[in-house]
Amino acid sequence: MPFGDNTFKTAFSVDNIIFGFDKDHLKILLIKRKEEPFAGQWALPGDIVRPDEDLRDSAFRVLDQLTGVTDVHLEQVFTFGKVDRHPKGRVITVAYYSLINIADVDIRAASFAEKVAWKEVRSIESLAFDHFKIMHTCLSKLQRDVKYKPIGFELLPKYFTLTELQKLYEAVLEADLDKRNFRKKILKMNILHTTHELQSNVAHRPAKLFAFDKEKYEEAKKNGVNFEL
Amino acid sequence: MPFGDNTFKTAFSVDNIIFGFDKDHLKILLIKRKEEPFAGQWALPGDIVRPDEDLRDSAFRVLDQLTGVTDVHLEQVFTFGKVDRHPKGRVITVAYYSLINIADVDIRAASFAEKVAWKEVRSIESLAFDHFKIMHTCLSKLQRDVKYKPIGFELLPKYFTLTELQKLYEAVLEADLDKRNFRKKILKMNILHTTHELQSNVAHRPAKLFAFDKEKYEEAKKNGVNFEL
DNA sequence: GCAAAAGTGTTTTCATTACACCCATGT
DNA sequence: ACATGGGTGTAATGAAAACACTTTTGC
Repeated sequence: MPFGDNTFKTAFSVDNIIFGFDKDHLKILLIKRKEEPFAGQWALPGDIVRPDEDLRDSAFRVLDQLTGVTDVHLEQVFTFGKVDRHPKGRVITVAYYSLINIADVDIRAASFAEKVAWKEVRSIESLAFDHFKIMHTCLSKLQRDVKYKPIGFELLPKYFTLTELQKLYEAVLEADLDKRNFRKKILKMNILHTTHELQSNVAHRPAKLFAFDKEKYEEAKKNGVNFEL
Repeated sequence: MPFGDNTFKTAFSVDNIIFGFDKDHLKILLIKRKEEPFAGQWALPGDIVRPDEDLRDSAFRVLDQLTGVTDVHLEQVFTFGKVDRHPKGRVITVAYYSLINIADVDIRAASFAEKVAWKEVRSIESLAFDHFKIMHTCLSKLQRDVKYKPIGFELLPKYFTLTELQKLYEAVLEADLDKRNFRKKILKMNILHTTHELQSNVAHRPAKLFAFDKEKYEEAKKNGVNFEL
């Protein structure tokens, strides 16, 4: 394929929607831009893809620079390529989402931005560029993915109670779930490992602590897993 | 965002998986390349995205040049961005699939290629570049999408029998379906319009002809449609 | 002892599956 | 009359949904 004159006039970036979960709320990591365009506004973390770097690695790099996290689930969602989506030139961007446990990370602004912060997804009303639309596309994909993949693995601490897991699903799906039916289904999947530890220092009956069991999950996957709740 | 020196060293393309259905077989449109690299090999039709052209429009342009078809469903699938996927330089590509009725189009090689042809998906064993992998990614997406969207609309002629529709689903899903259950489910969705026409000149009891009813479908969609079969 | 969340089964409803014979046409 | 695909209903099974009370702890 002979490349014509125009071949290299388009720039190429990645943008990350980094999901976290905190008690009752689904959050994402945003940066406050320090340069024009959109200086001072909140935006998704992203960067130009380097010519010698695999696309997916660019997304990992952005994530790493911002959170120090490297070993997480990263999911490609959609590529946004309207001519006018970036006011300074033609930039096509690939959106990825990742899932991390907020407690595990120590966020840092790096060179990106004035500030970095976790924001509740439901409270976000606008973002720089077309990032609000990108966020929604990623949220929809997360809501679909959650039905086929065990997202709790990534968003919760190692040990958790069934109620915490239920709250996570409720936050992601924006729906109330029945406690008994939820427990029945999640336990029948046979992907949790029951520690025999209990919560302590809680002003109510202490809950059992569970952990995901990756081996059991891989086993279950062979027979087809379904997380519809 | 100040663009650095390397910003524009990456080229950007689209590749189309154009699905068609012919009696019993799911097919895709392939071109035979006339230039290096991979001259003489079969490949997916694609092209470089022009700097002044929306991403989606590039995919439509490729489709139009090859088939003359403009008004079809086009679905973005995945973006492939390995550094070494193209031997002549860095090219990131976005894969789209589209669904067309083979009988409607008159394929033409355009400037693309030496030849263009419909090939049975199941018979394809290799393609140029990473196109074989791209094809599989698109096929998987089609198999998922088919459960939520009425793909028959696009792949079949305007009037069709229920058996033809069933064969289409069987070809896409690579599965045998029960005739009675299939009919029960598809009719209960209430998205078909029963013409009272019958087949003619067939050496068996003539089948009723149906057509998709877009209005009924839009109506049904509000209450949630499910095409799982 | 009271507030707060944990934990636990049964019944009803609905969707999915499995399954076999008669019908209308062309040759 | 025979070959070919068209067309039809019912029973059994399994999954999903609805629903309320007792238990354990901290204060």
